[in-house]
Amino acid sequence: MTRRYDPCAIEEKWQKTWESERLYSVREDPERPKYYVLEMFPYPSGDIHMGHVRNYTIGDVIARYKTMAGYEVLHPIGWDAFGLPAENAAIKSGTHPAEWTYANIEKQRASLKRMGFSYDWDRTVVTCDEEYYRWGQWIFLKFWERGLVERKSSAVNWCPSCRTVLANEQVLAQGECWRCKSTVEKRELEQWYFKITNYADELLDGLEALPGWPERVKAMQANWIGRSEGADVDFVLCDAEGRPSETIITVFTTRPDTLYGCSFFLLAPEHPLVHELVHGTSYAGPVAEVVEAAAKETAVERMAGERETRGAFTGRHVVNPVNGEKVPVWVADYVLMEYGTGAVMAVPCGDQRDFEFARAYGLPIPPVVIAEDDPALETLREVTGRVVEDVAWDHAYDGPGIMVQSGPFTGMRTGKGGPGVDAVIEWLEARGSGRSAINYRLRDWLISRQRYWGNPIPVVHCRLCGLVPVAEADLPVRLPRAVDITAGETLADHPEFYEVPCPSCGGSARRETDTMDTFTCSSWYYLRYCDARNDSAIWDAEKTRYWMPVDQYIGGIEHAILHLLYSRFFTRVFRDMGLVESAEPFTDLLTQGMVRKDGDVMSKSKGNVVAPEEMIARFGADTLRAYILFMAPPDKDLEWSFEGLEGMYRWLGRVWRLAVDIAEENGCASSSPSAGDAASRVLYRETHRVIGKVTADIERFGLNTSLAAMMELTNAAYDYRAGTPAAERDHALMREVARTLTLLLAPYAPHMTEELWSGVLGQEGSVHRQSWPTFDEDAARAEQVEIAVQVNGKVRGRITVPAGLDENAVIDAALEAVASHLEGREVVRTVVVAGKLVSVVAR
RNA sequence: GCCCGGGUGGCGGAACUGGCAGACGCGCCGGUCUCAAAAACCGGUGGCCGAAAGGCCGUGCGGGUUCGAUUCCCGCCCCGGGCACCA
Repeated sequence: MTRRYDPCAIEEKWQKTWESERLYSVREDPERPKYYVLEMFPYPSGDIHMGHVRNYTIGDVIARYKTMAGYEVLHPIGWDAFGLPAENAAIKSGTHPAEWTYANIEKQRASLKRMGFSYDWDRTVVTCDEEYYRWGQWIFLKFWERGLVERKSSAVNWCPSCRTVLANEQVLAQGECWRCKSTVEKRELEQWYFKITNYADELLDGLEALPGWPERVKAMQANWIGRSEGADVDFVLCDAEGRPSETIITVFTTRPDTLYGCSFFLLAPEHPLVHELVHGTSYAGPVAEVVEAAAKETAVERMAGERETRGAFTGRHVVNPVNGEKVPVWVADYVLMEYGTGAVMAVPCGDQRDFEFARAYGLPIPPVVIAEDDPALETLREVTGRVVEDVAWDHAYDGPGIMVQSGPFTGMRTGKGGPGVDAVIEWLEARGSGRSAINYRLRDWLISRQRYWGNPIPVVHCRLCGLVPVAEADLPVRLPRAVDITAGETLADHPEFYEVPCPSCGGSARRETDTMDTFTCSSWYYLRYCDARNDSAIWDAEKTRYWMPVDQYIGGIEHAILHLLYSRFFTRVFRDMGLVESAEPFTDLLTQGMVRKDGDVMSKSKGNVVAPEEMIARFGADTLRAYILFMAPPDKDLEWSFEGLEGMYRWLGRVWRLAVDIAEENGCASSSPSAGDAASRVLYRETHRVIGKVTADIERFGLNTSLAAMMELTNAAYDYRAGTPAAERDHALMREVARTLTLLLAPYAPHMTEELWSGVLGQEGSVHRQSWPTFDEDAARAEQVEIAVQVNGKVRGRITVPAGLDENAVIDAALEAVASHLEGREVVRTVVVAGKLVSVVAR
């Protein structure tokens, strides 16, 4: 037993012991409550970095704590192993993506073990393993059966650098590819989709059932789904002579109550009717200019803020269903084909964009909703027909107000979601020219990728039978190894892969050569952990019933709308299939902050990376673990500090020496007159106060403050030892302090505490199999309390009184303590906060 | 423009539902031990005034509620993030 804390001498020894004893293997135990703690699994691009260390340490502390607190804890790990980085790395180094991927997995596995994480390694999943991805294909087939798979042609995001399409969620705000940051292009392509929009409502409403998720993540998801409620309104198109035709153009609007203010009508430049409307007319030229200019514009330019809107008249009109008025149809480049119907009713008095367009092209701006304090209201209040064609305003008004010039609705109170909205919808519905409707910003999830290193889509294209899914019995469609991606090959270059007989008619057919988005692999891995080695089913529903949902999920905020939304979608589909019970996969979510250095996120390109392995080599995994938890609350960014790491090493050394000293002194015969003296009572109380504080702090993720509390206990023990001669110390108490501190610290510094437990303190079994210390509230209660005394809001004195002293006695003592401040004044009032302070109001 | 965070000593950060602002750590200063250093241990450390006792100021800014506000309310400023011609 050395007096010096030497992590190198103990950490790897215990890691081997834990592994050979399978200390962290778990099984369903219906007798005990379960707890499922999960950290987002890593992508195997190189070795683990500080972000992983932080993520996994947080999870490991929770897992170990919950185990000690009596739960059966599922704490698994795996790898998100398909994807582009492997291909890019393979091209660069001339290897195969599989080789690169598996080599990195081994490297990371060793590093995770070196950190001492308590994973159940028997449940590991690797998404590029055939035994895993075959179930991903199975999911595809099940989604197909449920009508959740669609192949359609549409304008999609194309990354020229990654040479593949991307989902909307994978395009950043600036129109950049989420992986390589190249500018994304729009292309019209036929692709595979998962119909996540079928679940748009559920996914939005379900957020309310997630109180354990950060507001910010829920807000981002709600924003992304973007539900808006309103109405679809049918406008009848007039022919070139101005007579109503058979063609109806429907628009979506959130403000049907402003229909009377519609003075023109807009089509997106990409709208399929545009060409037909102007073909062969004098309007064709100017309209074509607008259409072509819009087509040339990139997403970046489109989003670049201040731009001039362009538009052109088509020469045609539509009929406004509420008043039969004919309004001109224009093409305008601020109308998006992707949202709503690609056609918009323009109400310039109520919409700023329409307002600006009207001013630019000299179109009328009749007012239909007026604020109650607007003087114009007086003259228009009773007018049902239109007498004012233009407003004197300098901007549109979209606030609440009174409807004017609005036929039978004139005089009605209205606004967004106001009574006027419902009244107009009702009116439209009664006449069959409109109906209430909901629109979403969320698009279906584009899942096909024109890349090799992914899960093959299990479908065959047959000229006769069309799209034919591969039979379940024929799964998996194996990803062939012999594809030379360094030569730019994909599956489409390998006839031996794609030339297959049609599963339906047996004729010659072509296998789909696209692979699935990696996010399809990560959308269900947490379910597979529940039954990772099952080779006859995706999982046994009994097992997911026991473990699911994940009680605590921990990972980066960058997945707020990608992985976290997709997983919620998958889980809801599985629920509908009867494969799981809960509709939500993750009960509580913690989004951990980033690890920074010199103000920037650690990254290779910034050159400010601190490698975990180097820190482990110098200070040990326990120091690194405790340090990274101590420096900031888990959800906040953390600024790396080498001095801070050294400080943590010093404290662990202090705890170590304390335990060693106590163990050595234990043999000394205690003269024991001290038992029960003031100093021991203080230390005993402090021990219990800290047990309570650490427990409460872990429960609310205050991992930094829980360590601070343990430091306070350490300091108290040193104070006691400094103030009490060895012969007079209460050795039983000292031993209790050492034992308690070891148990409390076990989740944070698992190796050191294991060594202290059995090696130094001579206890039986693994410290990680012990029960969490019980907090005795009575034991923590102080005998004497210090009370602050305020006079008119300022602290003017302090008194120390026995806890629980009668209130009047406390006031007397308090008044005496601040007597000098009360001279010549009259005490008007006293407020007592039990055990904390007395506030005296004097005049 | 809309929606989320955040602003506290030299630094990282504490302060539970309105109750002693600055726990804990880093850094810095001083001391003990030592030939010396390191390590370790002990003490100090928000600012200003003061020899001290003590006083005044202090949680981005300005108001308000309250015996009492880092915490609640109103109005701003700054920083970070998300969304954005979404009809």
